[in-house]
Amino acid sequence: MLRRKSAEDRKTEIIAAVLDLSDRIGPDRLTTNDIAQEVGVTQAAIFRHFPTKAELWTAVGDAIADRLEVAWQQAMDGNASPMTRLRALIAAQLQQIAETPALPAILHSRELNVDNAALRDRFRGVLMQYQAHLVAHLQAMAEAGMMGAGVQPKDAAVLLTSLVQGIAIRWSLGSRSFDIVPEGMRLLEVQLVLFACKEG
Amino acid sequence: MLRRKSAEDRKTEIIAAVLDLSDRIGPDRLTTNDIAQEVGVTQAAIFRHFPTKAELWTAVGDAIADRLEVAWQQAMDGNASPMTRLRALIAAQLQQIAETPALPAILHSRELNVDNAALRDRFRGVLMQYQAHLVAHLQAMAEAGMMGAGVQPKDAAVLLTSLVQGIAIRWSLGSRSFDIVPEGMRLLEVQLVLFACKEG
DNA sequence: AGATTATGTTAGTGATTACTTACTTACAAG
DNA sequence: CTTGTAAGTAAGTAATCACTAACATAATCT
Repeated sequence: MLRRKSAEDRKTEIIAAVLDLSDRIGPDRLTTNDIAQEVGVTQAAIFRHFPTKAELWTAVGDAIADRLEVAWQQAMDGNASPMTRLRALIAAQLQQIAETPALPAILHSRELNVDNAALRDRFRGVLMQYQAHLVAHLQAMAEAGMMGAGVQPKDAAVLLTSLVQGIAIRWSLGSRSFDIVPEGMRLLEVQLVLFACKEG
Repeated sequence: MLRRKSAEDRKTEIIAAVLDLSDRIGPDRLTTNDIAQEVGVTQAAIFRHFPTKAELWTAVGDAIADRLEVAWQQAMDGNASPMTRLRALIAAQLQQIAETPALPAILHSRELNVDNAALRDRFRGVLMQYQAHLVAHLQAMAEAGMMGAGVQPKDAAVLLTSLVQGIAIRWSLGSRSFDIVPEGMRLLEVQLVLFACKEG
């Protein structure tokens, strides 16, 4: 006999399966049957917990967004200076991508970009929030005289988020043949040295 | 009566339709029926020109790769100094994304990256070629004393490709509410000024 | 002008999709 | 122990998918 789980546990299980399968099968090709097989229930059981596939995706998006926000908060809480906080924010983001490799693929999925406006807005808001965190810390660094005159905090933040996204894509396309966190942190140090430059 | 076209013209038309629809519908959910309607023929006519959908995608991938290579070559032919060539290479890439907005999505689609191994390798080679162009020009700039000591040409090239990809994602998620080419070139100048910094 | 060929259509195929309906049973509360 | 409910299943649904076979005609060649 199949052991039954609470709706909350099963929902968490389904969302985890979607994240896992999005990486292996692709977010846009993922079917409810694939999900059911991965979880170990019948396909109809999926719809007991999520009325439509779109709402399942929204729940997945929420889960990702929540996870990211928690990671950022922890990164900022555990560090004192603006610069170490900035480093921790980048490290946290890289770590999240390493733990959820489907993230870049979901970011480019049709589900997010075409079908599900709510999901897209949620992701855009979350990414803008991250950018705002970066800008705030870069601003603090500038006020402490740790930044050169060659770059505005806002532009620096864009360069840093691009750095993370670019590395994530390279990592993904290259079959994850390198360790994303240390490689990302190495390039971050390169960029931070450039930011500190005071030459006109 | 429907006017018939040569197989070559029709193939070009079909490939153009795939590129257009990949942006609106998404590469992984695009159906042969969608393509046929866009072109203005019946669905069966698609299979007169391409035996399978996979081979259609191979043709689309070839067309994209050719287009990119031509754009890069033109960018490098029409400019004298390493720095203006570098600028032209970045501008060309941004221009290609602006003209074919589905490019990032196709580049990360399951169709090209999972189903079609040969094509995936071709794309990876093409992107590595781009990176090699960037490294070569940055190397030339370094030898001309135009680069600071704080960054290696290889790392600088990664930062620049990340810049392009990061802007592309921001442009895509933000519903293309800004002009990608000038915004990208503006940030490129910021990064180039940082590269030139000679302070340790 | 007549024959050939290549580009097209009509009308299907079985497989798969998201989702539904009607029924069943594990489990916790009283 | 009984019972109501929530978590499950079996067996469908219509729609859509890539693809095919048989037939039609526009374009081209001789």
